[in-house]
Amino acid sequence: MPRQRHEPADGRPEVFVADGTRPKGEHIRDVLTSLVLESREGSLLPSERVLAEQFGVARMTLRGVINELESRGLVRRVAGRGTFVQHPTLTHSEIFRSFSEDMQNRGMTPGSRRYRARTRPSPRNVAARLGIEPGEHVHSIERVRTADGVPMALESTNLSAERFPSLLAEMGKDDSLYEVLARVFDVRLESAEQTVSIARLSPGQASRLEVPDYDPAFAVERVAVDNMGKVVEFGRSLYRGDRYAIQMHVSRPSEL
Amino acid sequence: MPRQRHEPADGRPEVFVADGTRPKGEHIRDVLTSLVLESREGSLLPSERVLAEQFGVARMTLRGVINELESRGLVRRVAGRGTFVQHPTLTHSEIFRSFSEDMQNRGMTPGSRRYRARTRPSPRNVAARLGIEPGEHVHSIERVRTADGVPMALESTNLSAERFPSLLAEMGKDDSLYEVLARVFDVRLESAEQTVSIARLSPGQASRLEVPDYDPAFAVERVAVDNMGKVVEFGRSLYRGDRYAIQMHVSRPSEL
DNA sequence: CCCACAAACCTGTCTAGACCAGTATTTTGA
DNA sequence: TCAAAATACTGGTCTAGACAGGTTTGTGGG
Repeated sequence: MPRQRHEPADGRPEVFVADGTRPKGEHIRDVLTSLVLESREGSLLPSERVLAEQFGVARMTLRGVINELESRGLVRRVAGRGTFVQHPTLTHSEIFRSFSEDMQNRGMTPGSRRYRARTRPSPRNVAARLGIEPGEHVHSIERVRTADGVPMALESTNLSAERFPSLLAEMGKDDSLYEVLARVFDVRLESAEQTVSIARLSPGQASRLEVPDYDPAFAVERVAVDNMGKVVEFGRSLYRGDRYAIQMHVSRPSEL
Repeated sequence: MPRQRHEPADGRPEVFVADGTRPKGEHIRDVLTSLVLESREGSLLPSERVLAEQFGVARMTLRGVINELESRGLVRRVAGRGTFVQHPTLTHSEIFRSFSEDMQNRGMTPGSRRYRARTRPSPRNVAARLGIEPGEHVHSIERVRTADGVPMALESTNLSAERFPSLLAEMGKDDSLYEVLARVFDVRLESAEQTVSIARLSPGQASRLEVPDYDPAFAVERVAVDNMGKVVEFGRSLYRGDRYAIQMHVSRPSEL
């Protein structure tokens, strides 16, 4: 007897309708991401063959999507058994404290000077990170972050202008970007991938931070993602190397 | 009619001979990884179609391998142009994975140079971090960590000699410290507190890392704790600023 | 009752094509 | 001469199958 633990797959209702103008994989990725996020931890996904048939694509196409979900840690595959929903281990994450919190922890008063905010066609590298077309407009916000009035960091961040048309109008000088995103656009960031490297400050950067030219600084690149797995923000920041340290708590995820 | 699966069916030279018992993809991955690591930064790989023919596999099979290389940051694809070798700035993405595993994951060969291990009375600051009495003996291990023979980091670490008496005898030159702790002493690290700052390398440090004097580097201080809440290790490491980056995944990023 | 085995599932790997959209070069035409 | 168009690449996506090998689960036989 067959195992039959999923839908009988009768006269196919075709619940999943492809857009037709986008790659099928992208559409499937969105639908499957939602499905996975709404499922209970450890629950079993329909088999690849069943999903492929429901979406009306070849199995290899569907596997490409599942590969992506797997690499994002949303599902776990077991050969011979199936594909299981896995809720990302939040304890695995390291906390990179925000600038404000960090400064307050040091007993300093955090502040911000709005250096420049504008909407412009996205450079190629920004577009690539945001997953939009090069030349599509983005909001660019550049700020100088201060502690007790002393400049500590240069921050620049980019968001799709198409997705957040009124962002700059909604944002006051000292408003929290993430707060505006949540209140106005109902976008809640779920995670971010940050890469920290060491850069030397160009004369222009150094003068804004009031340090000697070519001093080393922490260069932080951040790609922030919402709960649908969509990239919301791409930012680059420079933190003074002489005054800043990164503290992180690292915990080991419980194994399997 | 059924399709013959594996045979080339002609007199092709077959320069790349697969093992026959392993998946082809694995073999190709190894060969391509070596090829990429030996190539200059920015050099162009043969096209997917050419590589597939050389390896005697379908293009989709080869693409699977390139996907993997791309996700490991070894190559960069540009539609319409080709696939380029990329020497990644190494990322210490998983602290508990240790240097050895981290490098192996990137297809590089980890090693150690100028290994120095000794047992000595603990200096005051080390004792304070480890939570033991000053003067109580500690094992001190200092290593120059290499990836494919290139020095990447200076590592020094301290552990209680009382708690881990046979540690130095158990550790080979290239062994992972954490692996030995787990295997021999059944100690599993659960979390760590790390502080990362920027330091300039003294001439002695710089020469061991083979970089110019006073180059900036990541200075990482780490206090690692086991699942009983006991401090296990206090270490200080210096990572080359030009070749190393710290990558972290942050959940629910806070405001900037 | 229990164990061996085979059927029926599952994912893993692979094939040999197809068409598309970018990019660079070469050819053509004003 | 010089710009536009054709061409010859590149990777991006997708198909409709195939076989391999792991994991249940039902079925018989001892």
